[in-house]
Amino acid sequence: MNESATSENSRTRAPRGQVTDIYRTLRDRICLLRYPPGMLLGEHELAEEFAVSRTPVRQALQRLEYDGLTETRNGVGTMVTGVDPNAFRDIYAFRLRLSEMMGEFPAEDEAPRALSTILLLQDRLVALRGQRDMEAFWQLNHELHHATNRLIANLALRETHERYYFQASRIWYSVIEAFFEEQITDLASELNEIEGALRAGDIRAVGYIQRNHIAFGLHRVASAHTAV
Amino acid sequence: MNESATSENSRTRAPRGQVTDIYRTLRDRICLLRYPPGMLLGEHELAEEFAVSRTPVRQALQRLEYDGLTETRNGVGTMVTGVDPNAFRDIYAFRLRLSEMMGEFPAEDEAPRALSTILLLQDRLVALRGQRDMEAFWQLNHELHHATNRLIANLALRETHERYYFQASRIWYSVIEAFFEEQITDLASELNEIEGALRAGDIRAVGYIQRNHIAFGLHRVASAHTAV
DNA sequence: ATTTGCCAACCTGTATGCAGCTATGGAATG
DNA sequence: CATTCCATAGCTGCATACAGGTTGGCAAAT
Repeated sequence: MNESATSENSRTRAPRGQVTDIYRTLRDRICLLRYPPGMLLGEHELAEEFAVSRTPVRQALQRLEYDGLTETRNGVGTMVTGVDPNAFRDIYAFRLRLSEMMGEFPAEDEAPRALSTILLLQDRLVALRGQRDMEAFWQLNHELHHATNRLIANLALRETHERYYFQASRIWYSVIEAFFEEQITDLASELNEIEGALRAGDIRAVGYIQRNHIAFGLHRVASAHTAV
Repeated sequence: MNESATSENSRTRAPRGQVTDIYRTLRDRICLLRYPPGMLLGEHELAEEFAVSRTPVRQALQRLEYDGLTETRNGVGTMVTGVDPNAFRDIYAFRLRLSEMMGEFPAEDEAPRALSTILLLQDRLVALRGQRDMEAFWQLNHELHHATNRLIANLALRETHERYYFQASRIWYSVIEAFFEEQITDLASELNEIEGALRAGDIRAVGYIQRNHIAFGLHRVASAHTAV
């Protein structure tokens, strides 16, 4: 399982290679909670792992800090940021709006491609049932995000959509374990609904479907927090 | 005129000092078109100017590239990105939506502060009439942006609002010269309208006012492009 | 005169040494 | 035994040397 070989870039401008690979790898680890909030990352340690010097690692860490995923303090190290409940609420509220906005900038010609991806994901989700494989589930979500992201014709919205997907995902995954079956079922519904919308060529509907399922997830997280 | 001494940071997390100063300075120069699109920036040259080594300069340039304001190519240098008409249209369309969204997350307690800022800006705008001082005009817009930005209670929206303000501004300023008086008049109206909205405590109105004036600017730019 | 190939100057990407800062543990003192 | 101080190890921030890549110009051959 080569984790750095994630799918191709959805953004217009492709950043540099090596640093970007490290960046994506670390970002994914953070979002997967393999690097939990509060964990301290050492530049030397990472440099050793990736078989490079500290310089490219530092660049990747600086991007992560710019994304708000980490925080670097002089003399201490780079630590994964915690999940501030306020920021969490803000991000979710914002993502709801972004999804609603999606239909206003539909990339019609991407619909067939997205549809074929959805069909693939449906199969993979079926194969995933009962396995409780968090990372595979996450990877599936990740690809769903990419597929829907490509349906947005507006570059600015697309970038923002992506940016806050990653900010939200790691919060979201902290409560997956408690609701794994529900999440699977929910994702299956989402895929089915999106499939229908794509067959009808209704990209605006895709946005609303996504919005609703984000809201479902939000509700789930909220109830989990009040329960704890 | 110390240009690096721009107002305090509106974001929640304050990045490091030295690099951020360089970053802001360069960003402002790009947005002011003092560094026009296509201009090639050398790391060594900038390092000499800021009296630091290449390392912090590189960090700042990488942030700029991440913002989409520059593009660095190996063996060549860092060049200011051009204003792709498509990206321009996307950014503007997106900003309209963001401004409309502003009223949904009002920071009520910031209203008095914003009002006093607006009153200050009104005075300064009056003093600016007939001077045709682009940079002063830009600085004024910049502070207006900060004031309205603080009225947004949602951190994610606030960050995005800021991000695309800078992306849009440099495009916008390329056509100011042809419409300077109109822009002054327009800005005066905007300030007056915002003043009224703030006195009424209607932050949602502030968002719509901003949206409308963005649309005016967009129309102006569009007509300028068709004219040329 | 035109074209082609090469070389040298310059730029970014990377590695590494050094300085400054922080936290932790132990020793000394009350 | 508790507390305070300090030394030390380890980390990041910065500077710099070196490697790899690109471009433009000059020279040579056609």
